[in-house]
This record gives sequence, structure tokens and C-alpha cells, in this order.
Amino acid sequence: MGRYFPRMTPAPPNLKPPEAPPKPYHHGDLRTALLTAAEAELADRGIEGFSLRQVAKRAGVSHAAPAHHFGDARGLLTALAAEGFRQFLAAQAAREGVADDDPASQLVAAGMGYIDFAMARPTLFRLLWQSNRPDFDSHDLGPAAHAAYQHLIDQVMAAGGRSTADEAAVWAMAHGLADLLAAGRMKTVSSMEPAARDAILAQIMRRALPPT
Amino acid sequence: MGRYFPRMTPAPPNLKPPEAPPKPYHHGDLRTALLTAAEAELADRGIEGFSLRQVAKRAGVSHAAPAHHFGDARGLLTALAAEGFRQFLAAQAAREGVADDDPASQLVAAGMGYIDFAMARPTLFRLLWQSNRPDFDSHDLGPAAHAAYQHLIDQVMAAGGRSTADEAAVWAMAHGLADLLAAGRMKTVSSMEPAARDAILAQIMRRALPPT
DNA sequence: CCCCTATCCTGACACTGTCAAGATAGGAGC
DNA sequence: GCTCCTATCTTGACAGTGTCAGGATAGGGG
Repeated sequence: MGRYFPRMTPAPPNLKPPEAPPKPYHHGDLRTALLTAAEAELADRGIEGFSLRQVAKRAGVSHAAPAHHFGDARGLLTALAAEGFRQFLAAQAAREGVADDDPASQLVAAGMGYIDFAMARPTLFRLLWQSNRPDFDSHDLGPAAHAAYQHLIDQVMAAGGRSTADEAAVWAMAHGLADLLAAGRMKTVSSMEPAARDAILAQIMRRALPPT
Repeated sequence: MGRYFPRMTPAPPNLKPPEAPPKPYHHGDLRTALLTAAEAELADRGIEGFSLRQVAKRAGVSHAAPAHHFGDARGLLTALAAEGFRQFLAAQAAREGVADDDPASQLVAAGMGYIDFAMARPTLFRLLWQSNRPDFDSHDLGPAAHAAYQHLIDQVMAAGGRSTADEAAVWAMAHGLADLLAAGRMKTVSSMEPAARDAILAQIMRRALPPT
């Protein structure tokens, strides 16, 4: 079966001068190139407009070249999501590195990293959290996904969280802010300048912290 | 252009006995039938697996019949989303009707309705909040979408909210819980029995309320 | 009774994901 | 050097998709 989404823009003529470089038969690092092209395509056309053939074209290979590395479209998106979760975790670590050492500040920092990632790469964020196209039972995506949000939960515990409610509150607050900001629906916050935005987001995150 | 997602299951033989009822040429209420079929398809195959031809088949009409009523696939999803937002608002009203009269209780009730809708119809919820396929600038979807979440904001004000942070905190908390529950990622909460789940969710929602 | 309009169908097109089969390189062994 | 083996990439095909153009059908006003 198939899906068919017409291009919104007919694409400019794009008359290519005969500048064809002697493209080698073997790419060399096609797997990485496809992942890069896939994220670019995702950002350009969205999850629902994602096309495997378009990714191949962007990487300069034939439409069936991705099959060897990823099996099918689901496999490519699964690999992309796994890599995405690792970078998602890295975004949290980056915030923690420049925050105060006390557990509450570290927890808020993790939440801020959560939000940073969502705002910087909104489509990838939605692939991680709102799509069912990747295979979350995959051998590499499964653990990667679990590790990413588990880190936030660990921080809750370190900050004195004791109940399911404590975990859920902090996670939901970070995730709700991230999702609404990634979707561009919370313009009262997203339109602020970065410093003020960070301040207000940190203040909000603290509300969800375990009551002392 | 087109998309192509293969069916995961080859579908059972489904040998039809010659029970063809004398199907009339004019359906009578095809618009409504298509919206119903569309939501069913959405629930079955997800947003990414949504197919206009499959909707038409489900409604028992030709593949091009929807065009007259909705223009294109985007038009159908836009109409479906608009109706969805109205029911989303109704879910909040239902909770408010059985809650205490004080502003804080009413606000928590609105949040619970927000979550109710997400858990009862997760795919439709994601069409409303995480998809870019509907046209949110449409004449009926635009106002419907705005009214739906604006109601929550209004409740925040009635409950003593004064700042952007107050609005954002309550909205993000309700939305974060709803989204994670709809996606089935917060199993520690979603697997609870309804009464206990409601209690813990209400407790969490109260954390986001404007500080008294 | 005629015609007009809304409604619905048929057929075509370009684009999609996937599969099968062939073409090409790169290296190991000799 | 040469052969052969394997991984990699291409080509071609197929069924399914959204959209458009044009034709068929009903139902109601004159």
C-alpha cells in the first residue's frame, strides 16, 4: 500500500549545469549520510511528509540504496530516533554541567535541557515522543529511549522525590513545556528573549518539584 | 508525489458473501459518514498511516467521493480536527459539571477533562496537538482550536492566576500529563485503576496552580 | 416534462515503499 | 599480477496513494 502527499511547492526549475562530479559507486559512509539527510528531510517536510526516496535523492544515491543499511523506512527512522535520544540526553547533561550542584538545581537543569532539545530540533523531538513509526522495541532504540527519560526520573529521586506523583509531576511539566514550545503553540513564552525565557521556565519547573 | 506505507498485516481473506445491499447512488449524509470513518481509520492506523482512499472504502464510496465534501485529505483532517476540538472542550465541561464550584476545583476539573479526552481518543488528541496536517488557519478549525485551550487559560485567571508563568504552568502540566498518557509512556499512572488514577492526577494538577 | 445542480464514480497521472535481480567495487588469498 | 567473494549500490517492476478531469446519476424547481 502507499501514501501520497503532493508537494505544496512545485519546486523551482533548478536547471543544473553539467557539473556532475565523478560520483563514486561506493559512497564510503552512506549510513551516516542517510541519517543526516533524513533529519534534514524531517525538518523540512515534517514526519508526515517524510519520504524515503527523497532522503535518498538528498544523499545523492538511488532510491533503493537505504535498504541495505536500514532495511526499510521504519528501520531508518528507528536508527534516527535512537541517535536522537542519545543527543536528547546530551542536551540535559549540557545544562547540568553549568548549573549549581544541589539536587534541585540539577533537576531543573535537566528539565531545561529537555526543553532546549525540543525547541532546537522540534521535528526530531516529535519523532521521539509522538510518532509510532520508529520501532521502540528495537535493540538500540529501546534502551536509548528508556535511558533518556529515566535520567529525569533519577534526578527526581536525588532531589527528594518519593512517590509516583513526584516523578509524574516533574516529567509531565518538563514534557508539557517542551511539547507545547516545540509545536509553537506557547507563543507567550517562545517569543521571549532567551534569558527571560530561561528564567520563567526554570521558575515553572520548580513548581513541579517534590514539596520540601 | 506520494507516500507508500505497506500494511503490517495482510488482512484476513474476508470472503464476502454476495450480500450487496442495493447501495443508493446518493449517500444522504456522506459528510458525516466520512468524518466517522476518518476517525475510525485514524484510531486503527494512526495519523501516519491515514489514507483517504481507505476512509472512502470504509464509508463504502469511491475513492474520489470525499473530494466534493472536503476538497482534499487536508480538508478532511481539518474538519475532523475542528470537530475534535469541540468535543475536547466538551470533555472539560463534563468534568466541571460534577466538580465543586470553587475556582481551584473548576480548574483542576478542566485539566482532568483535558486528560480524559487524551486517554479516550489518543490518536485524535495527537491530530489536534502534534500534527501539522490539519490547516490550523482554517475558518472553523482556527477558532475551535483557540477556544479549546483558551478555556483552560480562563480558568487559570479565575483561580487567581496573574502571570504568564501561571498560565504556562497549568497548561503545560495538563498537556504534559495528557500527552504522555495518550502516548502510553507513563505506565506507572495509566495502569492504575480509574479512581486512584484520578486522585493522583488531581493532586499533580494542583501543584501547578497559582501559589496562593 | 425538461433541465439544472449537487453529488458521486471512473480513469488517469505522478509519486511512494518494497522487492528482485543485476552491476560494481574492494579486498583476501594465491 | 589474477581470481573470486562479499558488501554495496543501481535498475526495474509492482501495488497503493492523493489529486485532477470528465462523465454518470439523482432529485428538485420550473
